[in-house]
Amino acid sequence: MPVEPQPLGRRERNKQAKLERITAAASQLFAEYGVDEVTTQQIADAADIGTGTLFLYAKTKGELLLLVQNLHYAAALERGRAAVADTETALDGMLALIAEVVDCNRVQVENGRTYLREMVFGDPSEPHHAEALSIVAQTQQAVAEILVERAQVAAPEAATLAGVVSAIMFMDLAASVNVGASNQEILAQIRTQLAAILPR
Amino acid sequence: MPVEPQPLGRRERNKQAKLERITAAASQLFAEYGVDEVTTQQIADAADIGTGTLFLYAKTKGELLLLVQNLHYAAALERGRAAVADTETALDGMLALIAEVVDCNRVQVENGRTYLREMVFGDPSEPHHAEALSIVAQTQQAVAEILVERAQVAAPEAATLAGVVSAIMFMDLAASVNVGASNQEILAQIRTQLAAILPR
DNA sequence: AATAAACTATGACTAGACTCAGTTTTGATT
DNA sequence: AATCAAAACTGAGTCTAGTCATAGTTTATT
Repeated sequence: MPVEPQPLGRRERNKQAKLERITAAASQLFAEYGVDEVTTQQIADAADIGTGTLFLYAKTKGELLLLVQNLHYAAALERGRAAVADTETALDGMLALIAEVVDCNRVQVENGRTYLREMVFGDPSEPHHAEALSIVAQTQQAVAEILVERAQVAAPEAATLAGVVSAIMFMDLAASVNVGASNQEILAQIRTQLAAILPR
Repeated sequence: MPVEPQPLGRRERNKQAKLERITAAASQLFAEYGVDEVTTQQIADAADIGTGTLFLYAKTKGELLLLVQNLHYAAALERGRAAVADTETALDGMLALIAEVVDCNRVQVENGRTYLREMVFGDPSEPHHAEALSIVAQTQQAVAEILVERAQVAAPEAATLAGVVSAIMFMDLAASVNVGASNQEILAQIRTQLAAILPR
């Protein structure tokens, strides 16, 4: 029984390579033209695979967007966590974290909104969707920690408030009235709302 | 210049009648089978109009759902406003109001979620969508009044908090984890979140 | 009443997401 | 190396929301 020096067979390596080609193709096309202006056929062509094959790797076009955006979102969360350290208050800490998420979400506004839509209304049993929910949970966890450490909030209430913060962020990013707003303006809205709910 | 006893010409009356047939057909079919299981063709057939005609009265299938659900939502808001009078505290008042909205939204869970989705992500320049946003604004207004009158919150902060309450309600109703929950359970979640943000 | 202008209705058609029956590739077994 | 079962791939085909060129109807004008 030889221990495999290369534990992945040709089959597994091929699959991995294909997923990477798909991710690269979708990422580039979505960024350049916007989700709605790109067809799944174009993505399949760019990734050099058959039409049907695409859907073996992502069950829907929405899942494809989740796949692509999750990578950016996870990186933004990491940056956000680091940025918290440079702040003093609970409010400033949360805003430092949130600013990274907002910037990430709004690199391309319509893609960001579609990402949020898929997150809430997509099929949570799909893998890329589950991954997205996990990143959201981590974001809420980070918010809760700030509340516990800097605003003397008890852990259970902090978790509840973190959910509220999440809802606020979602609505401000998703609302169509805000499509034309600047990231600055959206952050200001969020700040006002957070200031109103923070225990005094 | 005779004052018209019947200010509507034949054309206007025909349009009105058609809109009513469409509303009735869509309402019945959506309620019985759920939005996703009904095709626009079926609605057109049931309303006895051509395929293309349907889209003169509602630009998308989503608009059609907004048209139908707005009627129910407006009625629920009215009942909710009345129910507030039977309560004492700000929290109970808001919950009495919200309970009606939750019940209305969850008569058919998937239709309710799709309604919320269209509200946030649909085209706000469409008439039925604008109507929906107006009802949301009225709901927030009612919440703000409760906060001003029963929790001694200043008007501007009350408006901000009403927006937060709206976001909380939206997320709890839309979240896929809550699809299987009872209305009771969802109301309990909302209560916990409201209690956490209410000024103490 | 005749003509014109404006509005309304229609269904064959298009576009694009997604499916599925059949084919090819892979790796295990003899 | 020949055989086979399982896994992965494929693109022609399906389904349905939404469009658009054409046709029909109503109202205003002469």
